[in-house]
Amino acid sequence: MNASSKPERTRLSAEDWEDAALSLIAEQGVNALAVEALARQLGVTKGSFYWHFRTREALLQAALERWEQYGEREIISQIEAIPDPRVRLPELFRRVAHELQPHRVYAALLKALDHPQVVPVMARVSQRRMDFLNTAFTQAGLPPEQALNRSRLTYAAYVGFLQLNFTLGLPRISHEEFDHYVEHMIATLIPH
Amino acid sequence: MNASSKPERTRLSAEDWEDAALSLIAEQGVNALAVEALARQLGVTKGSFYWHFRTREALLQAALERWEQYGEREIISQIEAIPDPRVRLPELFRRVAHELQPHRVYAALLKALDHPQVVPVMARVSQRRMDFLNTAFTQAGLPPEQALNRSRLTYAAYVGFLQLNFTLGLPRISHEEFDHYVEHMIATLIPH
DNA sequence: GATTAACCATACGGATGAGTATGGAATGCT
DNA sequence: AGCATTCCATACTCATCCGTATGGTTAATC
Repeated sequence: MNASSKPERTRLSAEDWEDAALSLIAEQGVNALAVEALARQLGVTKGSFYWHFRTREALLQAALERWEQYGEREIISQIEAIPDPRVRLPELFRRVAHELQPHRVYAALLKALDHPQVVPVMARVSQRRMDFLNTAFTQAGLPPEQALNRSRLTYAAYVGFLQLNFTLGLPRISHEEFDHYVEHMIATLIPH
Repeated sequence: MNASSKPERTRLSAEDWEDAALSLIAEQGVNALAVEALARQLGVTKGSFYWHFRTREALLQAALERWEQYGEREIISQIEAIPDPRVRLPELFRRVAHELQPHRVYAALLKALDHPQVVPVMARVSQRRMDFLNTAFTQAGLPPEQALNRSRLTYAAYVGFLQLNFTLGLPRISHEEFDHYVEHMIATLIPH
């Protein structure tokens, strides 16, 4: 087990630093993003970092933009193909529920909403996802205002569950219970 | 406009420091809780602080416990008196929705869930509130498992909305729209 | 009104982490 | 091979913030 997950002794690029930053953010939050700590984790020193980036702020910015772009071509683009919204929505719920790994960064950024650099990124990402929900609910037959409120409610439930169960570890729930919870969400939030 | 909200030049007590700490947490988060900054805001120096508290950690602990105890005798104890759960639940929703001021600390602590001192407090508070919801949903006629899941869903929606609208400022919503959203929540989440 | 205890100011030490300066090692190009 | 460019190490400076030491000031008490 080496210091990093990539034990190759090759030289580093800016993208390597961005990826390392994102994984560190996912594990320990934005506050823990220190250049010396990152350097140790990558097996180098600060001298390397300040060649690739002008400042710590620049790294965070680059990492956030990288994450935002990567998030674009994720679940949504695959799910968008399903024509029937009453099939698409439950499928979305179940997929999201069982792929909690990519949501670790989102959960970490949720705890860094006091940081000025994080806010606009999270605002864009969240808005896009809520727009996606909104069109789905509208296509499912909900009138415009109800669809808007339902998408807000749904996304709030997602965000809240992330915070409660993911970060706080509450409620202590089993896999089976979790599946039942997801089905309960589907039954409650999706019109039938 | 003085440095603090209390321009009296009287001497300080430990409780004054705890209150100041809580208001600073509400405004700038737990990370911003620095003793020198607090001292400046109170118009004194560190010398005062370290007479009342052994360490910064101790202040945070005391402030958190103070907040937790204060939260006990809040909305819940007043709402608990309403016997009919189908009246109690909507009333709870509306009350909580229009008293967002006391929730600022909760929203700030939600962003500090990586802090070891914050986690147990938030776990206790959140668990108590979910228990309250659970008994209400049970009394409203939901079978045990559904009531449990519904209370989880409801509380997650609350937490998520706090993060999205309160901290992130998304969606940009008017008072009227907000009222409609609350009514939509009531109609969707409370059995009828 | 003098003494004691409660409260606060000033001045330090030490740790941490961002950013700079500069020289050295590795790699690509010719 | 020789050279320039890219990448990294070492050794600093500087600012911030926690905590300590110590002496001074205010308020209570007899």
